[in-house]
Amino acid sequence: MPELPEVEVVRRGLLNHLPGRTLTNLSTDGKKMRLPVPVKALKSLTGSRIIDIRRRAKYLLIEMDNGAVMVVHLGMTGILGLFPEGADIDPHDHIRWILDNGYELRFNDVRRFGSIRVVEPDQAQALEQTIFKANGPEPFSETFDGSYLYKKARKKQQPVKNFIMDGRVVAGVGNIYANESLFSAGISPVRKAGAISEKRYILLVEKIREVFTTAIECGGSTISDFLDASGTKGYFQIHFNVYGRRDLPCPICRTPIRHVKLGGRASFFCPACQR
DNA sequence: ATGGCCTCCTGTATGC
DNA sequence: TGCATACAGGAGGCCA
Repeated sequence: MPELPEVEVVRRGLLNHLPGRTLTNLSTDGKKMRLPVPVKALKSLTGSRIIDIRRRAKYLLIEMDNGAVMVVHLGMTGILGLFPEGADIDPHDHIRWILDNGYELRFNDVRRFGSIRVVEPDQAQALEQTIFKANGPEPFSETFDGSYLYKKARKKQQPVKNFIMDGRVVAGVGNIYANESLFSAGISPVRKAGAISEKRYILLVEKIREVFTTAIECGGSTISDFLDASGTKGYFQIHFNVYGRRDLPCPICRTPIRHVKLGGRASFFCPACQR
């Protein structure tokens, strides 16, 4: 489900409620997720207080007052949501943190492609060298610019869409926003990454940032099940120009939107506007 | 080294 | 209605 904008929307929602809260109890359902759920380490955090929530790529970093960090990935269908303590439990609520204010934080994930890790205090300063060692720059950082992308793309034969969805190249660009930003930049997703000019990569960087910014303002995109921390749907999907619009007219030139598979992922583009 | 394919899992939509 | 198949916001492992 979530790409960078959705994860950022969840982060901002949680920021309104979690910092200052103490974890008073923990409950897990024993289901295996993408990584084994570190129940013991999670339990050891009860009694600790949440001080901040950050984001790196599509990961949420929940920072505790003892220096530990919970690193959460929502996978395809993960939801971090706040509920009144004792609210009805969904079969896919895998982890519940009871808070000191009558609420609980729940990690719900139908497909269980999500994950959670606990980084102990002595390792918390080294995340960039450990968990995020292979991750590319944040799309809003200064190191991510047209010249960076252009240099990184030299000799690359793969389609540019696969290239920008590679987390080692840039963090946070998933299938929806790869499609949408390539449309906005007028670049065909099937073009080889190594065959695109620096000038066009400069434009693409602008468009990725623009699309992300608007999507965050819209509360993310809800295709079927994305909800923010308070259970609210996003509405960026009404602004989709190409994603999921196979055979529908291009919003610019009315040419039917083409649909192809790239790297096993649904890809949509206007054959007239995108070259 | 590069790039493409498969897998993890469940729910839903589509087709025969 | 029933069943089989395809597909879905991710990402890491494997293989040629």
